[in-house]
Amino acid sequence: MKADAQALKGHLDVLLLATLTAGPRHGYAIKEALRDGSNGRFDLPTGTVYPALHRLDRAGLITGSWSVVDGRRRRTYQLTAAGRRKLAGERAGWHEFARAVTALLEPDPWPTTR
Amino acid sequence: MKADAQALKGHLDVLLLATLTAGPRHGYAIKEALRDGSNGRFDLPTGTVYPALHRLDRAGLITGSWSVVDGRRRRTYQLTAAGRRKLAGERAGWHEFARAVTALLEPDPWPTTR
DNA sequence: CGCCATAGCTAGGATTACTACCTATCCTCT
DNA sequence: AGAGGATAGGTAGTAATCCTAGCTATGGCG
Repeated sequence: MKADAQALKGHLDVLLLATLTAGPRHGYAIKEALRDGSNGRFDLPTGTVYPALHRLDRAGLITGSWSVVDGRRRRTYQLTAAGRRKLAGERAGWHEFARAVTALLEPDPWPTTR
Repeated sequence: MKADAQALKGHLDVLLLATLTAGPRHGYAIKEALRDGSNGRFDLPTGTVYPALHRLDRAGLITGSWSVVDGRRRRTYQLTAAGRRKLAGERAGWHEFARAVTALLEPDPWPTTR
């Protein structure tokens, strides 16, 4: 049944953008930063990360540039101005969302059944 | 573009289960409880709520029983034992998830770019 | 009477994250 | 020397989820 496969549930984009706040990174490094920064919780397959980065690129939130390091080709991404704005908004949105969900999950925010 | 349409991002099931902790409710009342309990943030279309309830029913997490009140047919749902267990687990899962995401969104959890 | 709230439902589309697979280089261990 | 792992990039196809848009029907209010 694979119930909890979808671990990120729509919040991947914010996290990817957030990894780039400290400076440009290439795709694989982004994947590692996410894994290490979450104590292994968000250890995403490349089949999740790369398409997501392409999506953000197409959306104009990040820009990628190719280079070759140690014989391996790399695509280094950095935030655009739009990406930075988006991140700020999503960050705020996340806090509101999290607050709302947490409140609803408390033992008894629910009025008695009518 | 309809960017932020998917408001719930995979956490609908927990919330639906949570609305039933206070006792059985019929579908429409569940929808209302979610809307009112979130200050209108989670005002979901019925096309989201009903299929989700059917899903939870098929999964054995809730059970529904028909009745007629004031000439209107109602389907009243209540948590099963499995549903209660699931809710407890998801509740814990949410807190871990939220903590991880929040931590990653802080200004600088990211080590300097290599 | 018309309209809204209540109460239930479905079909189809868009998006998302996943599995599973592929190429290629460099490094380490046997 | 060869095998395998880590690094680095990618795609195709699938499952799941939430949405839009539409439908039926009753009761009550202006």
